[in-house]
Amino acid sequence: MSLSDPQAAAQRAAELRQLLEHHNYCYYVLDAPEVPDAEFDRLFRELQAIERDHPQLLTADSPTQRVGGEAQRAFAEVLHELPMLSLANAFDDQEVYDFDRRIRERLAVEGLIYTAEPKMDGLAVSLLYREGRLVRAATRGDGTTGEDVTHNARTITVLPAALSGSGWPALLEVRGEVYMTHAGLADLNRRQLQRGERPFANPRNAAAGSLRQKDPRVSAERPLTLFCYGVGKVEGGPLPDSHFAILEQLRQWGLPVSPEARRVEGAEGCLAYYRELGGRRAALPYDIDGVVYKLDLLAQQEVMGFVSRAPRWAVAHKFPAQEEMTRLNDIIVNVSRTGRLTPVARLEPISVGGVTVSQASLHNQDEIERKGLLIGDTVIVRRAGDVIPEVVGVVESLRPADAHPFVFPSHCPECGSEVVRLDGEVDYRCTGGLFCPAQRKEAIRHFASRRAMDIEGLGEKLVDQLVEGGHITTVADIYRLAADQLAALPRMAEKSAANLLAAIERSRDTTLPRFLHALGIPNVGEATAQALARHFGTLEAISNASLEALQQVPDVGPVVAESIHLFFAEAHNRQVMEQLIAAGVQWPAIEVAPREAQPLAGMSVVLTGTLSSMGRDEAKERLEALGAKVASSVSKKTALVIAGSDAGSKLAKAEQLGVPVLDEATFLERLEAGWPAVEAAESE
DNA sequence: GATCCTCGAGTTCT
DNA sequence: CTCGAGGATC
Repeated sequence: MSLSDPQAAAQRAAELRQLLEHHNYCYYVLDAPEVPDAEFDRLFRELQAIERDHPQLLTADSPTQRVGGEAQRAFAEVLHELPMLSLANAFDDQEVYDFDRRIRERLAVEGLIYTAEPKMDGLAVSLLYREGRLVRAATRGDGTTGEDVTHNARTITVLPAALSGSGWPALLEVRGEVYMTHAGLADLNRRQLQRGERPFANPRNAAAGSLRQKDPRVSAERPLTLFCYGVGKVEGGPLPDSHFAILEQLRQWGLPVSPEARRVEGAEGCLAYYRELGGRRAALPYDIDGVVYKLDLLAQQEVMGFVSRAPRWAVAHKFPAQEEMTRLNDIIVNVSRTGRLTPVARLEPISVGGVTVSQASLHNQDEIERKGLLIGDTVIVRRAGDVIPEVVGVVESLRPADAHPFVFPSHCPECGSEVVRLDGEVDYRCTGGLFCPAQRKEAIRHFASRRAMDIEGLGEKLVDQLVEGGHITTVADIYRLAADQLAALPRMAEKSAANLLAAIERSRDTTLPRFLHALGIPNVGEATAQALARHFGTLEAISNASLEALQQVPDVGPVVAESIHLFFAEAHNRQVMEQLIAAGVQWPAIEVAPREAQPLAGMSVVLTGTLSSMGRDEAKERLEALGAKVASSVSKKTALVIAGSDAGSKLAKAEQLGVPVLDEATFLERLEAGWPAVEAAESE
């Protein structure tokens, strides 16, 4: 976006420079960026475009002419003999083709080989080894001058104090990226919160903040790690003649190098790598913001040379932004099955990581206050590793004059009942109970859901229609629905009505745990329902159990026992249950499988990733049939992890804790074989 | 009383 | 997946 009117262009350029300076300062010096990287890039490119169209506006001190960043004063300055440059960016395929074409034209060589590697979202450092010993570590700073962080860097466990092997040059400057894994950040943030300190918004901030600690003991507690990606100054010793071979060499000297680095051919090879790694991005245990392509042969790199701020032989191909800015148009309140009121941000629709986001949960009142959100603010929205959008924070400098705070309603927006916030609880609750249409609808949906009674076709839309049309008020009414009632509904032809009735019919045959779960007793989910069924055997026994008797069940303490007791004491609930049973809802009597048939008895197993041969539920059932307890998170008590494809943080955690991991093929083999006892006892 | 582990509940969009 | 909180364990 450039301007044709020179005066307007000059004004905009000045504006942009000031903004970029400001953001650079926030990012590098305060270590607290105000805007997402994508926004910074956009401003940067806008300025570049203006300067390109109006060369007279180009000044030597323009942010486009510098690498960006000022060294913080707390540490001794280090002058980089060879500047640590930044990389040109590419945001789409075309720019990668252009990059490759420029090199082919200049070198007059076809089929160029590149090294492709992930671009870590961390902090660039320079590591100086003299006679194979680490003598200095420095941050990149502005590229020319950085900070001496030797003491802190020495606390990074994967960074060798002395190189192993032999043949290293007398002086070797290694360059790398210090970063933090997701697990490491989560761990650190947990400790931050425990100490009443602010958690870090992302791994890069955490890594940067940790490396710049004044006290190395603090750095030492931070889970910093490192990948080396190249060399700087080298004296007294030859190095291989290609980038990829240098990485191999660094690895042999004991330096950590990304296992993802590959040689690829041409722009097509680069793009294939980009897509492949992009597909696995969410499953990687650390954040990457793109992929870097470097011309592999050093001789060719030398011919290409540099432009003012970046080498011409390398480019960073960025992934679509995972963070964007948008306007917080409003905050509405959602009423859940349990009566909890959840504030939801209504956002000006914005594409984040390729998906349009228009709302995001704000969880609770405290969260809104902690983030300091006002309606009308510009906020930063993120889709972190997973899928769920999240409001990360506010850009206070863009707050409009009419921005106003959100006031939690005193009455339920659905039913008008009073809203209360119990002592010590984070949440506000609607006191309307099943009188509240929102809670009633959610209760019915929960009853019909896949993991409960599994009535296929009875989803959100239909439940709304049925409740609003007065066809059902309690879950028991589901079994009284007739074909002619359904036929009266809009968008409900004969065929779908028949399908729904058949699904309802099928759901009559169920199991006691499913039925208990479906009732929606507060604090009783799938696992507790199963434990109750196993312990008591019959609905009768559970509904008449005393508080003391209930607490005999594993995982049931005073709070859950109270919930259950209260539920069954309610006449209305008993009536609905009787009606359900009268309508033909039934389940087989519980029988306990003989222990000897259960090779996995007492073992806690965790499933992660996607299994190709069966659904998660089936895998769970088969494991449970062998006596295993299928848990959802990995801890040191976990006996076994079964990892499908695209396994994420749970696999990383398992490896970290040394929990044995099975891949899908091995898992299937053992299932086939009835899980021979030898394997169950194996510990590696 | 503190700490670890697990469960429940809510989470967006296609 | 992530949070908060209940339960178990030391």
